[in-house]
Amino acid sequence: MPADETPDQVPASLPPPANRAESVPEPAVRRLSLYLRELEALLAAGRETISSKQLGEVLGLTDAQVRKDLAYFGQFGHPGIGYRVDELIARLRSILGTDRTWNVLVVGAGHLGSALLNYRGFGKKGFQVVAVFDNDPAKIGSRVGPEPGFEIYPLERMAEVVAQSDIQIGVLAVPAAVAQATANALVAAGVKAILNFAPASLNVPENVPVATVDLAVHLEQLAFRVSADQVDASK
Amino acid sequence: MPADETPDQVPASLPPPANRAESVPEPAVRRLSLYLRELEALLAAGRETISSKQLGEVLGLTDAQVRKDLAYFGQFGHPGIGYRVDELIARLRSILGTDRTWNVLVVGAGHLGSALLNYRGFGKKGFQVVAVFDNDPAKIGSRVGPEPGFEIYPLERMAEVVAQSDIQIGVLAVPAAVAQATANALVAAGVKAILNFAPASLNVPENVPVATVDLAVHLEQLAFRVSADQVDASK
DNA sequence: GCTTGTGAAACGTTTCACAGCA
DNA sequence: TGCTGTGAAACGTTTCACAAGC
Repeated sequence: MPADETPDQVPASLPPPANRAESVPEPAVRRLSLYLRELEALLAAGRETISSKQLGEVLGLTDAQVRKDLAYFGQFGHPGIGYRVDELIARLRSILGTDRTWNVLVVGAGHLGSALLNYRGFGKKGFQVVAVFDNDPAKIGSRVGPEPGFEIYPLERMAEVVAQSDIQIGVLAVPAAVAQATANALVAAGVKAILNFAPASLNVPENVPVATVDLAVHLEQLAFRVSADQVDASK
Repeated sequence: MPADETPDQVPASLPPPANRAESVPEPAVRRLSLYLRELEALLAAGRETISSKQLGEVLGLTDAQVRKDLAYFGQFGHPGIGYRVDELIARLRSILGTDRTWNVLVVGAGHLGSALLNYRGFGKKGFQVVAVFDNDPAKIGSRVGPEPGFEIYPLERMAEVVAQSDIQIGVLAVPAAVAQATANALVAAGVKAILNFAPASLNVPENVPVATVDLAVHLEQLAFRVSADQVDASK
């Protein structure tokens, strides 16, 4: 950013700097969420400012990386001071899009689906589960989750409920064998993004982002690293 | 890897090619798990061979990337044919270290911990939950998980059980507020790696690998991408 | 003093393109 | 022909190092 007559103070409204995803490295976007999580913990602890060095330290990153990541989206820091915790939280939420509430549905009212419903903590992050679906006739109509619970709907009602409740994100908590078919149903129903807990890769239109969380994959990565360590230790 | 008088059939013992983690890109190791998952699905479907192009396609990768990733660990392919599915599965399991069983403990017998215990599917992947811990006195001694269930132990017994049952991996399913303290207890008990479901970064010795799965982080990434898409669409 | 923001250099990863082989 | 394995080129990300500001 050369001679661009940079304004001295932070402008009142958000995006004079590019808020565009364009040309921002994907790893940087992933770290934004980690910064936000850490900053929220700092805010709760009463911390008012933090430097890129300190923020990087708790996350195992360099100070330069923290600054670069944030600089992709604007100038949020104060030289000599660091970053104001509350200000940076607001900026990150705005960038990530979690300064508003996202309505979420869960498909699959099994063990994992129920656990997700019982997890408080999404709410604070801007995500609200508003409906639950399952294809098991024995479950339809019964209730799951914290009192008063959610009524379990059949998959057939998905499109209707998505439109009515303005649902943007679908959480897939179904067996791998039906994951693709269920993903198709989510897309057809108008869901804009999918968080997939089934151990399967999904084929969806490219404008529908998918995040797959496969517990076995994570365990395998740990196994690999422990095995490698043991080889290293024996040298 | 030039004139290395490559044997035609799989050698009886494992590592003529380097099994070392050294100099293998981390992203490549992550993809190994995805290849394995896909290959296991292919095997179940009766598929006998697959080319790097076909394997890449289902995962959204190029053929060259698939070949390069695998070539870091040896020459597993057959020119003109592709890769034999059963053979490559065996190789990947050996590389990842999941050709043996890993004993796993779960800390936190809440909603998520219980859901994990009820999840069949780890077993096939080489991971076996063998013990459950919680610090809630009301839960100690009761049983959770599929019949006959696991007796819930107090955290104090962790070191003893880890040694006795040869546990290598600990799964952290506790609230963020006690995640660090619980991680410390896991490390002190001799656990070699941690799968962390608490939304918090953990500070552990660097020889203890940690994989953190934070659902809110994944949802935020989806929110970001959906927001970016909407900006794109309006141009 | 300390800290940010940022070009440029260093490093790492992916893709290309082709020799070699079935 | 079809496919792997692999150097080399292209591309992307991180780190360095420093001018500018508090």
